[in-house]
Amino acid sequence: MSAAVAEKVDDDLWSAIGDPTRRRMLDLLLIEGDGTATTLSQQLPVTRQAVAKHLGILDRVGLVRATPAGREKRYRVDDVQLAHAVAQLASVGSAWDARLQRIKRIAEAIQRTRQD
Amino acid sequence: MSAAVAEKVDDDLWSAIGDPTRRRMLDLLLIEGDGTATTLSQQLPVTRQAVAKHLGILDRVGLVRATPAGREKRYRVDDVQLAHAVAQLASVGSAWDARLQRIKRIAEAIQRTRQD
DNA sequence: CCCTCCTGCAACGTTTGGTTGCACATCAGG
DNA sequence: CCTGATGTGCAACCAAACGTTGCAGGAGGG
Repeated sequence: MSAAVAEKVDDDLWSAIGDPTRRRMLDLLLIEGDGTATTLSQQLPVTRQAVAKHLGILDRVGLVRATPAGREKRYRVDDVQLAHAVAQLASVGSAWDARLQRIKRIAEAIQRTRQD
Repeated sequence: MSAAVAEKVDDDLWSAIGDPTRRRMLDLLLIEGDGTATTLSQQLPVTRQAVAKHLGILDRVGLVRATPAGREKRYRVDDVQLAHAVAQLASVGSAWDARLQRIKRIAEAIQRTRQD
């Protein structure tokens, strides 16, 4: 709804998924079900510490959840929160899409007017 | 297609639309049709110079196009490139969405197995 | 007990978004 | 033509974020 843009996007969620490394991490976690800082860093072009920081950020915005298991700490994606993020992506995308469509319609209308 | 993730996302495009200020700028340009660094900065919480840098970035990835007009420089959104960006947003979103669906199905399957 | 593996913290470097300050170009009025 | 207002561009500087290295500490396996 909202005649305006509905750009009520959680900026924290956006910046969380805005980073390429974090997107890749979410991808890996979704593929493998879970993972630790160490296992993820082995499949990424960055160090374990960098991954650990990213996991901290993702955890703070609730996109992943930690589960201590012995000497390691397994992370899993929070389905609900990721679905929320996906919805926001779609929201911005469709808002822009709507504006593009509207511009196209106006352009076509002008074309028709010219041809009269 | 691609059993893998289809995560063939232009990282430049992503980081361009990843910044909140740049997203807001694209929104304003879409709403008003065009704008300059000065007019945009008046509607944003940052200075003209910051906006100018962002316009430079958006121009380099092709999301906007500059048109010198006298002493000012008007910027307009490139429809095709923005549509491309929207497509990539949708791409990542639907990839994650698909994985979430798949996980949900597996979870339900396990539930059923348990009940046997 | 010792060795290995995984985690956590701290210091440091580099890139990026933002600011201020100043010099240059263009349009309007006298 | 000259002056002033407005718009742009460049450079130096700050702060936050991403990434690194180095080291100390906790949990398992021989």
